[in-house]
Amino acid sequence: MDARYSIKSVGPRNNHLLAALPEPEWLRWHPRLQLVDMPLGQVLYQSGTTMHYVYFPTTSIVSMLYVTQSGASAELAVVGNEGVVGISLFMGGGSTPSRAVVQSAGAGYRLDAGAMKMEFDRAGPVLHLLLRYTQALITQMTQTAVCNRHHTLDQQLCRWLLLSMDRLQGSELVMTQELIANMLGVRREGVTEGALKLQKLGLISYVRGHITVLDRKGLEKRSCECYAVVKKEYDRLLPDKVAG
Amino acid sequence: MDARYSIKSVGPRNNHLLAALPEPEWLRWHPRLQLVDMPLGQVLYQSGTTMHYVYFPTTSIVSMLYVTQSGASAELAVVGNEGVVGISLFMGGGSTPSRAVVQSAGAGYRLDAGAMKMEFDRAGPVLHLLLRYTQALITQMTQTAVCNRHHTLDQQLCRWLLLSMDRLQGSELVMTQELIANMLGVRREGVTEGALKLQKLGLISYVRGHITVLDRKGLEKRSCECYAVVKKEYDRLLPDKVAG
DNA sequence: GTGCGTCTGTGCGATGGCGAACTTAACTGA
DNA sequence: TCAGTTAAGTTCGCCATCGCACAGACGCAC
Repeated sequence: MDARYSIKSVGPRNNHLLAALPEPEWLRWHPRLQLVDMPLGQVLYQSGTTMHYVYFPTTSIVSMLYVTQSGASAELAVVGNEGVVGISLFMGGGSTPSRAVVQSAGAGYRLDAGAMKMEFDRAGPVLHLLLRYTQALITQMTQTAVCNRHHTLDQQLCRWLLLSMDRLQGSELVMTQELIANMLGVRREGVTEGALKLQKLGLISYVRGHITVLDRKGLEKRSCECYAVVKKEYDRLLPDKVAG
Repeated sequence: MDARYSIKSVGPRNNHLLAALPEPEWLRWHPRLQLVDMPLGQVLYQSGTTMHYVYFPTTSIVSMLYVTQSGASAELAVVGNEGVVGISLFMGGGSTPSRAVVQSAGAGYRLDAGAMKMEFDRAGPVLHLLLRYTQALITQMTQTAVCNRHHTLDQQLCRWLLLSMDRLQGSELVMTQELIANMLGVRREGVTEGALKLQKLGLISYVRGHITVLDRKGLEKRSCECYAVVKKEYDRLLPDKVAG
């Protein structure tokens, strides 16, 4: 199977949250969901600005990034077809001090802020689904904090690759070492070294911005516990058939 | 004024969330709130276990901690009289991979899980208040991740002191360097060095587990931006008169 | 007031990651 | 096909923090 997907080849229900909507909600939402192309580097929202949409990625991956005053960056969480970008819209803040950037080009669906709020405020299954998702996201964020504190660059690289692979189809990721370094908040050279080790171990192959994971199990073994903790929490809070 | 408070000397509405409850909610909640003593080191909930209460600290401070497989620890967030411990109860998970430990002895009020869920599911002002609080908490957690990645131990120590002071009455904190090191996930010696610098600068005085902040502004200046970002977000999302 | 446990301060060598400068390799387009 | 650009790999000195070992210093208990 071809690992690339055209923008038309997947529907909204390739996003797990949208797929988990009960029938009545789905029928209401469907006409309001807009298919959007999400090119690499697109900024879905900026730190501190009011959001006008929430985004449900299908074939894209989005990074929540914080950029320090000195220009350094750090990824807080990564969102793919398992989730939604823009939780502060329904959490009540309307903005956050971080930004959301498309990290892997692809497609997604968006819903305008008004509709999102209205649906959330119905206080039915949508609310509970989104809050469970938010709790999973919180776990990813806190585990990022732990990882930043205690684990080596090598371990973090494995964690990052695994989290990203989980959010994509196929086993290839289009991503330069420079970009990965930005996400992890480390030097590009550090990523080069880490990636080389992984290549020599036969776990990945890396050619000019194209990473292919060759040995997933091996990556999991080299990764710190953070990946497993996050994965377990997503699986617990958002089982495949959320809406039963 | 004496900086110490007896367990009786403050009421539930010393907790900002409880204070922000509209009258009808307050009248319903009041009889169900239990005053509890929260001694240093008490574990309010363990990683992965089901919670039976949410806690509203009044004179105590609680740390959300993650402990790695190797025994290292990292603070994810600190909760005092501005917030509530146990958000996963209403977020839907019922547990988290972290633990909550009393970091500064004092008092608080607790509400049992059933009541909490019922009140939350009324989907009125309580829900929106708690979700706004949760978003502020998320900012604290993500800023912890950023801080762990990019800022020096000295800066982190300042941030930590400021966050803790904001959640207590008075300017004294009862806390050994060993404990602070556990919170920050660093060596005790590192905290010793940092604390010495701050003492020599006249910003704090540190005597065997008793820290007194002498120059708050000075601490803020030495701290990284993380403190200000978090503070601003709490103030934005939870203004003094939340319930109008 | 003496003794012991706790808390704080100090001094190593080891190390993971940083910053900067540079080389090599691969793709791209005129 | 060659020049230009982008991605990846290499090297080196530096420094914050680590891990460990140990030395005072304070204070409570008996």
